[in-house]
Amino acid sequence: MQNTGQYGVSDSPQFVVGRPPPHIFAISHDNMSISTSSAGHPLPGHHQQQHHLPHHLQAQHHHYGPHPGHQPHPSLQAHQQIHQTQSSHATHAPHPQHPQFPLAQHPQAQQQQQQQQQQQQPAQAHVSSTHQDVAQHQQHQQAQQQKQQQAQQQAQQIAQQAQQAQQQAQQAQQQMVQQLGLGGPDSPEVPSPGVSRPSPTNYSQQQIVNPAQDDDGLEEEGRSTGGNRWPRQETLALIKIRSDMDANFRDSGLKGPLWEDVSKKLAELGYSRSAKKCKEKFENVHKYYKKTKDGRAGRQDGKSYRFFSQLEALYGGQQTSAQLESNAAVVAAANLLTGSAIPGKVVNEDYNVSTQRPSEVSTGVTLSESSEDDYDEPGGGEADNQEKSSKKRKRMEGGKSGTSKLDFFESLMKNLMDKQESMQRKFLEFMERREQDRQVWEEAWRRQEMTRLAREHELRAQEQALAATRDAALVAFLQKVTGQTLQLPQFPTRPPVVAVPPSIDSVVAAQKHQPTPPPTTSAPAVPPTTTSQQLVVSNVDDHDKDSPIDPNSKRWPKPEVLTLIKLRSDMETRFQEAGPKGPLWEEISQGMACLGYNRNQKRCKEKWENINKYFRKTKESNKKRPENAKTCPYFHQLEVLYRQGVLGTPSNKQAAKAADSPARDFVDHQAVPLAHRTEAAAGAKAGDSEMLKMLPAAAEAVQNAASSGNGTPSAAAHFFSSPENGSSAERGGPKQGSEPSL
DNA sequence: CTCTTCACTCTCCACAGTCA
DNA sequence: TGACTGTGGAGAGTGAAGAG
Repeated sequence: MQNTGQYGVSDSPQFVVGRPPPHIFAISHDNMSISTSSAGHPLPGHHQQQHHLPHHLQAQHHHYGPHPGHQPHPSLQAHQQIHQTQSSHATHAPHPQHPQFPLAQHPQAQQQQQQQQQQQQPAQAHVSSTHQDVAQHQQHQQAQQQKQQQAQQQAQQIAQQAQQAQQQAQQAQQQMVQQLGLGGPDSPEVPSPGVSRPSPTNYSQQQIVNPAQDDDGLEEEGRSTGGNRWPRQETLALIKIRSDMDANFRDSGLKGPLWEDVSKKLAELGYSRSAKKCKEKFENVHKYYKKTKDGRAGRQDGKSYRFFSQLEALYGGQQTSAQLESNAAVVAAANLLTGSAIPGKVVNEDYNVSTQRPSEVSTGVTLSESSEDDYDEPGGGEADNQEKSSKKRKRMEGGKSGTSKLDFFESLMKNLMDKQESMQRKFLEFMERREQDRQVWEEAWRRQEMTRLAREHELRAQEQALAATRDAALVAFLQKVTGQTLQLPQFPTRPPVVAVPPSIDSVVAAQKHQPTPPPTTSAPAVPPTTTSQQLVVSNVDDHDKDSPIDPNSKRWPKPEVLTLIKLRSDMETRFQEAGPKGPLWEEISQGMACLGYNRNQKRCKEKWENINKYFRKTKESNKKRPENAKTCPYFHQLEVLYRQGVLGTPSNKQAAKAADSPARDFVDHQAVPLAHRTEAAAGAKAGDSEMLKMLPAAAEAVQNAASSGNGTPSAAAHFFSSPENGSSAERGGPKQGSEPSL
């Protein structure tokens, strides 16, 4: 194809002016043929030049076509037949997997086309010719240019093909609308206009930005070679979208569909990323944010992380004015990306299509003669360009046979421009409306969010009150049973002890039986290992350090797991007895609740099974666990318990065997409490060891109190003093059998 | 060289299904 | 009913590689 005197109209959704998009409908003056050019086109010239580009730039060109995985919108499929005809004479072969670029055609345009086809029957065959045919035909026409009749035919053909070009331009615009999310909810995988949207700041960057276009393709192939990087704008858009949906993410258990939404919204902004990628990217960004915030990254303050303010706004809770400002910047960026710039504003030519005015499109059209050279310029070489230019000039001169043709053509183009202009205007109006809708929606969301925050605050206050009551009750209980007066350490603010406030029942029960819970201040401080109160507080500190504020976290904090292990192992004998286990787990659940952990019996059971399962699995696979392993901190505890024979169910025996430790005769684990637990603690991390030290003591204190018969039938006391409880506890005394020594 | 990002693995949780 | 297994999602940790 000779790209001469192009009156190019982009058929790609990108309508970028500064540099013509790869798909240009080139209408040459001399041969009156219409063709599409593409940077990725396998024409020698293009190919050569393309090879001068860095590989990622070349990759980008390939993406100007439809996305490989794209399925045309249903509404478009109906028109594919017509387009097939168009694409058949396009010089640029579409993507191999998409021989038919799914462009919609307006019914009116179809009608016009049909009429023209009826009138221009002779030209019809020419229209359906292949590119080579076209080239040959062009030569033939050049040879016989003086023949008036053929010239007439050619003119008519031009008219027809210009019409087609116009239709295609319209289709492109429709497609663009779709790509920006206006095409209906069921347009899933938007054809990637180069996966990522060009940076609004500079179109020339568009040439180099988007290394990520092959994302979907590469994704399944494993690690890419670095071409999947997220441009800043894209990351900002992701953060913005994710932030907007934060409430949903917090409320929803399953995140998958939400990430699908994020992906779709990103696609509306022109970025094509899978849900998985969005999730992964956000997780990574979040991780890095946390890292920088904790000062683990190189920079001391962590504040210089470029997305810090956005993430701080999301996670920090409080937005400083600067953060608001930057958020506004994000919003502005997103607005720009959605093409919602102020209508009528002449947007920088470097910017993308959505804000581009028709005149600019026409600029692109009229300037396309030179712009293609510009487009090829990156590695094109001067010689090539000069040669081309001279060829173009020659052809132009040869084509000057009739100014009437030019006039005719110009009028055609004028028509085209007018239509484009009106369409563009409509499009801008549509975008404007959409932006207004969005703003209204955002405002509503903001209000909703404020309400939610207020409600949360209220709940927190309630929770704190409850916790305080419970603490007081516990303290009073412990004071009563130990006969000592406890001095609780003062904590400036009460951290969220557990994900959910303790069950009202337990608190009420505690209150009922502990009518006088005044915290005394005169008594000597009790050693830190003697109260469950401190145990819980300690847990909180530990947990808090690990996971800052996550009231919805489903994860079991380390101390909670250890508590469960303690409670469950205490009841081992009862679990060995025949009978339903439900009540036992219920008791464990109650015991957990007493210590501030709100887990129902099902969760307790499940967790117990899981940790044992994983413990056995690890043991069986003979994996070496580092002593200071950060994960599975309960391993040491479990191992010790198995070694001591405290845990002895059939499966546990397997585990004990796997643990390669001789099973000892089972004695109530209270008989070996402190020594073994200290042993366990020795193997555990420092934090755990403290925890382990505190745990049995606290539990024992409660148990002792319960068994002392001091009339303390709180939930905790009830649990621990249960006559069937095989885990009777007495301080310092060995146990015989599993009978409680009440 | 440091910072940042990507992508992978590991661990944990929760649910469903099967079997005794 | 309880024990066990399989599976998928979520989140954390981490090494490698890109970017500056």
